[in-house]
Amino acid sequence: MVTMSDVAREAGVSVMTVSNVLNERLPVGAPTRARVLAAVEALGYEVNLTARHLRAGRTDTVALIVPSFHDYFGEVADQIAPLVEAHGRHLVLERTSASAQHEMEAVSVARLQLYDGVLLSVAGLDPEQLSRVRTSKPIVLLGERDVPDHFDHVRLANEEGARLATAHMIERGSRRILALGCTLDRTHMMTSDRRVGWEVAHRDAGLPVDDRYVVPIATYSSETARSTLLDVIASGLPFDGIFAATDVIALGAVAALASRGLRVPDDVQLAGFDNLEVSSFVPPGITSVDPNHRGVAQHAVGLLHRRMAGGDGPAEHVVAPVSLVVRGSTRGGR
Amino acid sequence: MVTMSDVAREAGVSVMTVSNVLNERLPVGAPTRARVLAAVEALGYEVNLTARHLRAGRTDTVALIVPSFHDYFGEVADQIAPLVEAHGRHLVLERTSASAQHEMEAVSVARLQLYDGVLLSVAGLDPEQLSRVRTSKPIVLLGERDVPDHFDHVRLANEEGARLATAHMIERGSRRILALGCTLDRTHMMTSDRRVGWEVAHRDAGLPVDDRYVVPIATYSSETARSTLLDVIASGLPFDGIFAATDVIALGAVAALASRGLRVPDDVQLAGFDNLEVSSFVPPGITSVDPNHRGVAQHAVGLLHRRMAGGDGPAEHVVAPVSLVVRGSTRGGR
DNA sequence: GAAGCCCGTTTTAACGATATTGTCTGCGAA
DNA sequence: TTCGCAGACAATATCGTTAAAACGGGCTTC
Repeated sequence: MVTMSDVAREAGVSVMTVSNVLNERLPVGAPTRARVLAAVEALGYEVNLTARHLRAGRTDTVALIVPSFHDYFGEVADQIAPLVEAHGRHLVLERTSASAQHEMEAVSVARLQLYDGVLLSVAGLDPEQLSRVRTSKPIVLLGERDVPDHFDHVRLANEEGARLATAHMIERGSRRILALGCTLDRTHMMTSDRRVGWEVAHRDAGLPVDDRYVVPIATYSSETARSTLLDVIASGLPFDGIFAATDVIALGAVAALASRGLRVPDDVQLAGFDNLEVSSFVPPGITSVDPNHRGVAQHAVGLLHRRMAGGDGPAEHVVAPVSLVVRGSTRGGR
Repeated sequence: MVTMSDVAREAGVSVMTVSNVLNERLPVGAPTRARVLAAVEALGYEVNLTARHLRAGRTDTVALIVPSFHDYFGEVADQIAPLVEAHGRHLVLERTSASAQHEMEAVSVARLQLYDGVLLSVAGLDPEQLSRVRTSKPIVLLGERDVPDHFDHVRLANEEGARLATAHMIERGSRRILALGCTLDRTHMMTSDRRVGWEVAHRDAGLPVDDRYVVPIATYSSETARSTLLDVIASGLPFDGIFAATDVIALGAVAALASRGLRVPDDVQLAGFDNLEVSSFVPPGITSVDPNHRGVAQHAVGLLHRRMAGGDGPAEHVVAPVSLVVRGSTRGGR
């Protein structure tokens, strides 16, 4: 490996002069500078980022830590990357498999040292565990779980989104709307917040709230959603609308409905959450709550950037606004 | 920051003893060992990975460098992660936006130092550029572009997959099959290899090959595919089957067909490539070539692991076999 | 009883960069 | 002539760790 001192020897100068030429810290005389650059070129020298990091304490790298790489998180990551790069830093992704243990390791003191800042998409850790994190580097949390107050946090307007979607279907005639993939518990998590929105929409419309219509699912996959919905259909519970907690779930619902000959939106209206790219292409187009990836990304990176620049104000808790994208799966959509 | 020498002082031993306790290199006496561990606990010491890396020349980290984080690459990444972790290493993802420049930077000497090995999904670099890469660390290439012989490389059986899909539709009655998203040129890239498979299937069946049925698209998005197919329909070119170069394209095709009232598979059979998860849920289920993510991941990680372990045999060029998953979008599927 | 050896531990020397301080030269002002 | 000062470069210490060699005391071995 070619080191700075190789270059220095080749150019007949000291290592610091090489460093000064390359980093433009202290001024270097033109002839010396030229010799150094020539030597760099001749030897093909490139800086050792690890050594720089050890000495300078800066990596120019930000980590985005997500439960998995696909679907929602992949899309968010693609939004975040250019924003981080706009600040002259690199973005790397790490994966936790949504396990609390992996998330804890990812924000351990040891791993945090590798980055100037971290965006952590919380899936497994509860507030109590999070409060035990020794936060030696700027961390901004993403996601729909509750987090301790002292963390910067960006989350979606889950309740409002679910309310919008449900109210829309009520307005378009649905009276028995399943909350597929939602949960009844009161922990502030994505699935319960969205259920609350579903509930609020019912109350607002003066409709009764029937807990039998809240249908949790075991895992958040399309396949589980499909089979769960088939069970509901088989049970004979009458319904004419489905609010799916995520578009992945909505997709499973689409498959289940189609296989039972139920027409969307004529027999059953359907709305999802996440506005995945596929949702606009699956006939008849799935009405979905747009989570505003760009906005989330901008808020998150903005907060992180402020911290990395040394900002030390109180932690901010951003609730990113969402909007409803109406498509053919609800009546009146195209 | 708590360092090893802080721990050493606390425990009344030298730093090397601390290191030996923590890394279990040289044996340490039980009482000393206990004192060290107590000190580690008391001070909350965690190793500085950067310093370790600088000294030991090992990061225990593998990078997967992809054009973008979503869809195909996100799914592959999720397959690769556990395999890398099984070898006791971490996986991180980086993104290149499919730009040749970013790909080149990602495998620069400087950046390669940060990892023990790299999996590079080639999208922007041509063989000539790749041959200029100074390969200071093990690199395994992924993807459908041609690459220089001296690189380990894992690619899909693109031609065979396209042939399978097309032959299947021919067998089930289609006679005029669009090759949507394929290209006519002869560079060995994904889009041309898949077109060749489409062509071979026609020849095998004794059907004429009509270049008008090869329909390239400007960008590989569902939206572009949708509008391109609408143009084809408007042009009046008669067709009764579509081989879509990717499932993302197939998805756009589904939307276009639906919006024109064309029924799948009755009026038009449709087959895609990639077997994305969504493809099994979009009614009536999209027949697709399964790219065998698991197999690709296993081959790639296997090759990389061998190199990282010091293996120095000749470069291997693996063509991972693919298979056809028949669904409702072709006749006879369910 | 000298030589060798084992064990547990310390000492020394890197790894490759950067921050800080120091040295030398040349030039202008007093 | 002397002093001061700035500019250009060099020397040295340092970041936190690990590899390798040195050490020293007790024990075996002949």
